[in-house]
Amino acid sequence: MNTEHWTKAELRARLLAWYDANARALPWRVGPAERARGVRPDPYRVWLSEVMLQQTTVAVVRRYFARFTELWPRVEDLAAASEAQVMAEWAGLGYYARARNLHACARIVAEAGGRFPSTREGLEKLPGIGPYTAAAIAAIAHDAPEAVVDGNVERVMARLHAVEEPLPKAKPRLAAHAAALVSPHRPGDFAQAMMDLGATVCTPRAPACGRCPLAFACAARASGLARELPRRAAKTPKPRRRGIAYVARRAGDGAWLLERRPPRGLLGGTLGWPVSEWTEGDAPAPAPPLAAEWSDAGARVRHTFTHFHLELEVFVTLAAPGVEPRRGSFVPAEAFRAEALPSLMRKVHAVAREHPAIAAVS
DNA sequence: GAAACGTGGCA
DNA sequence: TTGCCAAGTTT
Repeated sequence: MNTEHWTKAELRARLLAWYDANARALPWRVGPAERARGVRPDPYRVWLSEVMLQQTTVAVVRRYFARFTELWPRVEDLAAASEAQVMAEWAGLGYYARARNLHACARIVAEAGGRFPSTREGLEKLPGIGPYTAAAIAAIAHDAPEAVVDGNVERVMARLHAVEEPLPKAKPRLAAHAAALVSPHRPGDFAQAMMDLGATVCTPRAPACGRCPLAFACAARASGLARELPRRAAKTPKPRRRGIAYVARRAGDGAWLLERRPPRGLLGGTLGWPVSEWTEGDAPAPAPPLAAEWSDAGARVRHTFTHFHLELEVFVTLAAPGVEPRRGSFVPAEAFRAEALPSLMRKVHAVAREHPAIAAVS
């Protein structure tokens, strides 16, 4: 039973008209005017932006997208890079499995002639491409009539239909609502319109219903629930862990002792300072990567991951020129870039570099 | 289905 | 300062 006094076609038309006038200009996007003239976006750029945008804000992605496309304009260029290069450029973006999968995916696509699959099913087989990203690439790059359901769309659907069931249980229902709305004529623009609406109007905390092209049809708006939806299951509190980071420089040439982390798990595959285990109750056991006189740098590094808080003590030492580290390897001062480290490790560096034991080394 | 997996901005 | 949240995927 449909008691609404509006049709889906009307809703689609309102949303697309709003998009035509309000689409955000994004470096990876072909805007509605150009799209109407037949211009298609480059699937490589759509894929790259979509992977970067997974759980990540547009403002941050802009910088990384510019750098990646400058270094690697085509998928073959990215495929030809080393994984270490890709990890270094991804440093700071987070969720590093994305970078490993990105590189693996680039090699598969390059090997297959440099063409991305054009269907959702084909795309979803590639590493790092799940249901959302596959649908997004198919819709945006190929105008396939796929429902593109991300956090924005879930929020818009929850409000439009006043779905009070909390996430994540409500996901299938919200996806069904979204699927029922997909535009058969402009699927790519429709997908991007829905996401732009969620990002700029139907925002999480303070929805601007006064500017919303769908307000006329919004059930949450009608019942004053817009700000409350979507509801979410209660989150479990984050435990607090402690650890020790070790920053060693070599006397003479000023090389830094760094270690490549294991390929899977937290910060997997990234470059960083040798660290102790991170413990919840007891103090972490010391685990210096080389035998030396270590000094406490004083300031602690605090960092919050998705599922725990971390507080790191920072120890520094000036190592003798001939010393052999137990773990990691020395990186020449000229080759060292703090920007190639994940954020946690950048914070450790910022603390360590102030310590007189290593600050003056050149 | 639940848990792991980063980071920065904002209230 | 602390908690919430942002264009999800993998195991």
